[in-house]
Order: sequence, then C-alpha cells, then structure tokens
Amino acid sequence: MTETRSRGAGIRSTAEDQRVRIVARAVDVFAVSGYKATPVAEVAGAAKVSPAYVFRLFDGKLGLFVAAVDDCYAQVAAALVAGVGDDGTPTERLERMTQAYIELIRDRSLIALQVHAQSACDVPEIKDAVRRGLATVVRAVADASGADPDAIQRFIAYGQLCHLVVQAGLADVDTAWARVVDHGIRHD
Amino acid sequence: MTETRSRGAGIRSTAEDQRVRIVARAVDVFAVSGYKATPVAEVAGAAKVSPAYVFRLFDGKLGLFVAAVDDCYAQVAAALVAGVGDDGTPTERLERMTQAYIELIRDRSLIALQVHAQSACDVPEIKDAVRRGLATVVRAVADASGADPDAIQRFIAYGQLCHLVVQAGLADVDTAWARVVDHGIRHD
DNA sequence: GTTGTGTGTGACTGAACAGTCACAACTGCG
DNA sequence: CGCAGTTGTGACTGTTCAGTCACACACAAC
Repeated sequence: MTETRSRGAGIRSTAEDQRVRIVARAVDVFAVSGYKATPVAEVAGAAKVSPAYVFRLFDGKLGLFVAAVDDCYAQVAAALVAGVGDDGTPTERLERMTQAYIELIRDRSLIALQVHAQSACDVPEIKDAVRRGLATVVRAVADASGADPDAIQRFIAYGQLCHLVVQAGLADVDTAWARVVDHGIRHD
Repeated sequence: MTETRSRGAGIRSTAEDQRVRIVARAVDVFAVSGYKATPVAEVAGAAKVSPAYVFRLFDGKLGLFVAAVDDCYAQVAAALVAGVGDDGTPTERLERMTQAYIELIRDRSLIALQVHAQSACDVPEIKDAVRRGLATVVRAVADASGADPDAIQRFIAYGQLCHLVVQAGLADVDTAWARVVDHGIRHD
C-alpha cells in the first residue's frame, strides 16, 4: 500500500482534507446543542456533504464528536499559548492568558463545545477526550506561564466561570447577582 | 396518613405528592445523561410510575426537566446556607461554604445536573431555570456570608471547577496535571 | 476500451422515543 | 344505587435519526 498515497510527510488525499473540513464544521455545529441533540445530518449539511459520507469518514457519530472535541481543545491550547510572550512574571503571563481566554468568548463555539463535552462525560470515549484535552491545556499553560500549581488551578477555575457566563448568557441579565458572577468578563 | 383533605390554601392531593416524588427521582436520573439523552420512561421507571402518568403531571419532558433543575438549585442553596453558622469573618464563612460544597460532591447528582442544565441552555426555558437557580445560589451565599463580590465570584468559580473535576472523574486520573486541577477537592 | 481505486450519494431500515387517548380502578357523595 | 372526580395505565401514533449499502461518478494505468 505504499503506492500513490502520501509519500513521506505532507501529501494528503482529498478525503483527508474533507475530514478536517468536516471536523471544523462539527465544532461549530455541535457547539450549539451538544452531542445527543445534534443530528449528524446537521454537521453534514454545514459541511455541504451527505450524512452518508460523514459516516464513511468517521467512526459513527461518536467518532465525529470526539474528533471535534480534540480539535477544540487543541485550538484552545494554541490560542492561550499564542496570546502570551515570554516577558514579565509568571503572574503577568497568566494574566495575559486569562485575557486571551476572554477573547476566545467572541467565538463562543470553543467555549460551548467544552461545556457540552463535559456534560457528555458519561460516554467513556468522550470522558477520555475531555481528559486528553484538559491535559493538553493544563500542560500548555504551565509550560508557557511557568506559574505555580495554585495559580494554574485558579486560572482553570476562572475559565470554567467563563463557561457558565457564556452558557447562561449573563451579559443579557442586568441584575446585581449577574454582575457579581460575570464581573471582569466582558463580551459583546 | 391524614385523609385527602384539601380546601382553601394549598391543595394537598396525592398527585402533588407524586409530583415531588417524581421530581426527586428526576434529579438523580437526569444527572446521569442529561436532558436530551435521558428518556422520560427512565425517570418514570425510577419513580415506579408509568411514562404516561409523568406526562400527565408535567408539561412535557421539558417541564419535568425544568422542575428537576429548580429543585436541584434549591437543594444546593439550602446545603450551602445550612453548612455555615454566623460566627467568624465573611472569609471564614465562605471557606466553610466551600467545604460544604465539596461535601455535596459525595452525591454527585446535584453537581452533574447543574452541568447538564448549563449545557442545555440553548433551550430558552432551561436557560431561564439556570438563571433562576444561579440567582438563588448567589443571593443565598451573599446573604449568609456577607462576603464582598470578588470573593463570591471566586467562590462560584471554584464551584464550577468542582463540576469539571466531578464530570471528568479526575480523582481516577493519577497524573501531575490532574492533581493541579483537583488539588484540595477530595472526594472518594 | 477495461479494470481498479478512491470519492461521494440516494434510498432505504430499524429502533428509540415524545406525546396522546381511551379506559380502568378507586374514592367519596347524594 | 348512580354520578362525579381523581389517580393511574396499556396501547397506540408519528417522528426523528443513526447507520448501511448498492450504486454512480471521476480518473488513473494498461
């Protein structure tokens, strides 16, 4: 099978392209209603392919969702690392990462998909994907910030708070309690 | 028990008893797989009644889920307030509330259902229930602790971190990154 | 041409599930 | 007794959706 296929590194077939295209759409589409409530046909439609083709390229709906979750966490880790240089104290770097995460809210897909993945952790493969993704993010943040464990834990907790703010749409709730929760987390 | 007397304020019919019985079971059952992935029949089975009866008592599956979420947040708020006296500084009271919340993890239902509710916020009625519940909890914590807004925000963020730890089952992950995330959050 | 390989789909099947409805069984009450 | 109200269910119905499969189309190489 060392035929016309990818010699060495880099050359990918059209199917491989479609796979990444579809995963990219899957992140956005699953972000709306989550794993169980989103039909594969909806992802297929968004990617302009037939549902049958999606089932050919992925190992069932579960395989598609897991691929989307993996991609999501990879994007998050990349965005966090990209948003920080290597100057300043660990605390300052962590602060810049926090701002980078808040910027991520603008496209709420990456946030929402994490929430849906955490919610679907009763499916073992999804729980594994969440653990993998979390490991990626925590390690990336630790490496790029050099902060101590307690500070990193607070950073993750603050991220989780952002998830709540986004999902509940607290920006649209003009009450004292809502302002307590989403203080400092500004988004359109 | 007392006969089926009921005139004037508060009709205490058997149906009302069943309603609260069923909601109690719904909290536990929905906590496993969430709104969309849990059939009403499963809740009915757990409550030892027929699915048809559940549909009679509640306004569809959505009404049942919303009732469960409301009950869940009420229980959480009650547990937090119950776990704290009125002695010590606000910071100390908040610390005791944090411990009370960690105790709640023992029965993971109340935690898991919150996650599922947040995940299902694309359904307007569920988003409203989450906002209501959050309002209840934040106000209860603010009143009972007397802490300042920033401290309360940190408390909520820490709660959200607990949700992640429980859903991902980090207690079963014996790696450095997992210990960073769940440090201080001990549960069986 | 034919043969082979990879991309892509229409048309199906089968199961799960929300919601309904007619009807049973029990309870007073006149 | 018959009548009315309330609790409770079995037996449906219609829909949605995951997954499959035979087939079509493209493009090589021979």
